[in-house]
Amino acid sequence: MPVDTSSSIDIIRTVASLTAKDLTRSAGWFHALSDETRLKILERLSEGEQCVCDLTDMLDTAQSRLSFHLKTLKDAGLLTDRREGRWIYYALNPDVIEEIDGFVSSLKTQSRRSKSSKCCE
Amino acid sequence: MPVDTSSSIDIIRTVASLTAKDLTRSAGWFHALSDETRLKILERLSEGEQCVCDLTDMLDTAQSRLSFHLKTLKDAGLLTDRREGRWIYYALNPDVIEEIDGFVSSLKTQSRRSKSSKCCE
DNA sequence: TTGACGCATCAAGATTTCTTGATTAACGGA
DNA sequence: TCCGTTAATCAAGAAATCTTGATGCGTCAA
Repeated sequence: MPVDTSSSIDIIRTVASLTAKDLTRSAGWFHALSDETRLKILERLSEGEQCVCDLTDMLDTAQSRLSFHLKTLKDAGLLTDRREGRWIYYALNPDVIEEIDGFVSSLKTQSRRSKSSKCCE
Repeated sequence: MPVDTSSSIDIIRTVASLTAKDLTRSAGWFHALSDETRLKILERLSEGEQCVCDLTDMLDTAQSRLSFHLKTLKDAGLLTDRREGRWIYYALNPDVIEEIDGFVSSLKTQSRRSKSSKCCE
């Protein structure tokens, strides 16, 4: 029963086999995660979907600034959004977060395994 | 036998309990990971410790540029280095990579769990 | 239809990060 | 000690990112 059982998570099997496209996408994830305000947003959203208005209150930040960071996270694939009436709700995108986790885990596994051979000889 | 069994990995239990210091450190990790050249370096190092000279060859990059990125990774805690004669060897720091993995996993777990309550009502 | 609200987008300036080439420091061999 | 090698550091300019305030657009209620 030869079916394609691959999922997006399997695309990156090990950090040692990254394509140029993988690299760009991965760097994009980490760039999105590299800002304290954005980490605070994720922290909030890890408790569940939130509308922008509540995030504005919680993070005590200018509206355009929050919007900028939400866009950054969304463009990197980490968030999804939906409109409901005049509110827009943002939520974590579990699939991409799982991919990121796969990437880091792969690094971890390999770094634990490798007990290097000498170079420069 | 009341010993302190905590390790650096346990400091961040969930993304929902990040201190200001955690935030800064975590953002630093991700900033270090947010550059394609640096991901390539990690890719190489995941195969084991390497000296700078070999990385220069493999990545085909200016020496000062490589040195800059190695410093960035090292300052974020992702790499360790040691001198041996006139060569300097860099290697992944498994402990910090494990911490990063813990961070992302925590995010993952929570995003899977949360099926949000409504807000803005 | 008008006005208020919620949020995205834009433009401009400030700040940070990156690249490049030159210099410097540490080390080992002749 | 002198020289070549290896790699860090510095200074300056280029590029990317972030912040702020203003403006625009969609939605809802009156």
